[in-house]
Amino acid sequence: MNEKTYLASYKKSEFDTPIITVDPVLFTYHEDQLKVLLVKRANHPDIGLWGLPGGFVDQENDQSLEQTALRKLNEKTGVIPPYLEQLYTVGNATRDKRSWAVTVCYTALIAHQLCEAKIADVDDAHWVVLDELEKMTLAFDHADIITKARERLRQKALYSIVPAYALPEKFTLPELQHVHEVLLGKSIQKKSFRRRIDQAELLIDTGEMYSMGSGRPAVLYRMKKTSGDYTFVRNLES
Amino acid sequence: MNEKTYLASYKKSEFDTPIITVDPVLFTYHEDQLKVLLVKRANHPDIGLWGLPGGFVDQENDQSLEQTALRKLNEKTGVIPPYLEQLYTVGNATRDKRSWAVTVCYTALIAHQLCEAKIADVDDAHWVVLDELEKMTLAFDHADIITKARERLRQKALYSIVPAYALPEKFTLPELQHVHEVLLGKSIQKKSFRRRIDQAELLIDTGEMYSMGSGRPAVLYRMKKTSGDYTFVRNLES
DNA sequence: CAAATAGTGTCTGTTAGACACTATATG
DNA sequence: CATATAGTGTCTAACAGACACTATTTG
Repeated sequence: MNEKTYLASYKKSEFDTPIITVDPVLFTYHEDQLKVLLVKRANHPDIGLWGLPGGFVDQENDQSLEQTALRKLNEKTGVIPPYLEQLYTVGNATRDKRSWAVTVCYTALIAHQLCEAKIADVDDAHWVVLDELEKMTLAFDHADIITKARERLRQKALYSIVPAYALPEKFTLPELQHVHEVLLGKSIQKKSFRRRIDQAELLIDTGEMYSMGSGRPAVLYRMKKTSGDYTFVRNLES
Repeated sequence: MNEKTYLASYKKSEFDTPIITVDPVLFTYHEDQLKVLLVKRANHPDIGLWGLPGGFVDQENDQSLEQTALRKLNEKTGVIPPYLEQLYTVGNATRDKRSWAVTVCYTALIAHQLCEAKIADVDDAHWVVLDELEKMTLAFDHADIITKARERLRQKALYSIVPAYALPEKFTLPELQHVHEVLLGKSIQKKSFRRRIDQAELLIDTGEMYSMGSGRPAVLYRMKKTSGDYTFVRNLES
């Protein structure tokens, strides 16, 4: 049999394959805290529990797994996040009551203001402060996935400025430092933090200033296009 | 409807889901070169082409994706590699002619001697030197996957001693340094390389020596249990 | 002025790079 | 002895930590 004949006669439904989903973990930074987007499950299984805003691949419309992740996030937030990276994939016989199940997980970051309106509007999606997750029971193994996403983001805070994507387009260095500090769970030397960002020329001075209300106003910066990919050769103390 | 009723009535076959495979990239180090394990495809599509030793999840017998990866590697090499780590997952509408397809990829490392016998025995599996891949046409997108695996391993050579898993249980520091040099495509300062491994106390002196035939013999070391997880805070020059 | 927040100067400590040196094997 | 390979001593350079200092805002 040649390949053409094989493909014409191939019936996918004859093969039993695990169910596959995509689960993005969307973080943001708001009110001095890291928050994660959760949605209330409207269907079985684990109906009524809160979980990640994931779902099945739409083979008609999604060209890739990334597009599935972006589509699901867009459905809930109305926007496309500026940062999306694959986290890891978990698949085993027990994580879903229905079947052997695989989920491809992503980490995404977005400014809180960009999706504030839409999320405040609906009551089946909301932001949860990371530290409050311990008290909640989440659907499936979503608590584990969020833990892994947070841990990966914490690592990135040591050698990159990826956490900046959880801030608005224009942000100050004290704000960015605070996001990193929340992720690391410890304070960072201001001088060390600024020096490495300066030297690598990762940010653009917008010329604008932002004041917290009292005290000296801070300069507003914007990221360069490639700054999210930059990695420092030396980590901050962990 | 309650969850019990839902699960009883759930028919997976009613939902169209992408096909899912697991593709491990097994590297080894032999004759001063990095090699990757390829197998000749016995089935459509891409029959006759060389590709990764992957396959479908066996829902009856595989408890997790890792087990699928290890099972496939064991079928080809007769052994279980000491290092296995998830690489990334690629899924899109075009990579497989049959259907929307997802593959979960792994990077694995093993000492060449451990699977030498079995692989030399069969003619549908063999080790290919990494630099020779450019000239070959591989099945599916396996060339891309190998490139990503190599790139990830190159990064790890900068901040860990994970490449040591491509060597036998007992190895010398000059050998390990050479594996790193091949991965990085450049030479490393001997002093820098040894100093950081010494200070982190990652290796155990076996008391044995190994001679290249001429010149001073080198001390044979073995890894500590946790040394694969250790990461240096500062990278080697890249 | 004080208080608060932003931002800098500068010293120290750690660690990688460079490279010359010593050590130990073979023939 | 020469040659080859293993392993060390030590100086320099880069960069993070520490922390005191200055700068700029509000009230």
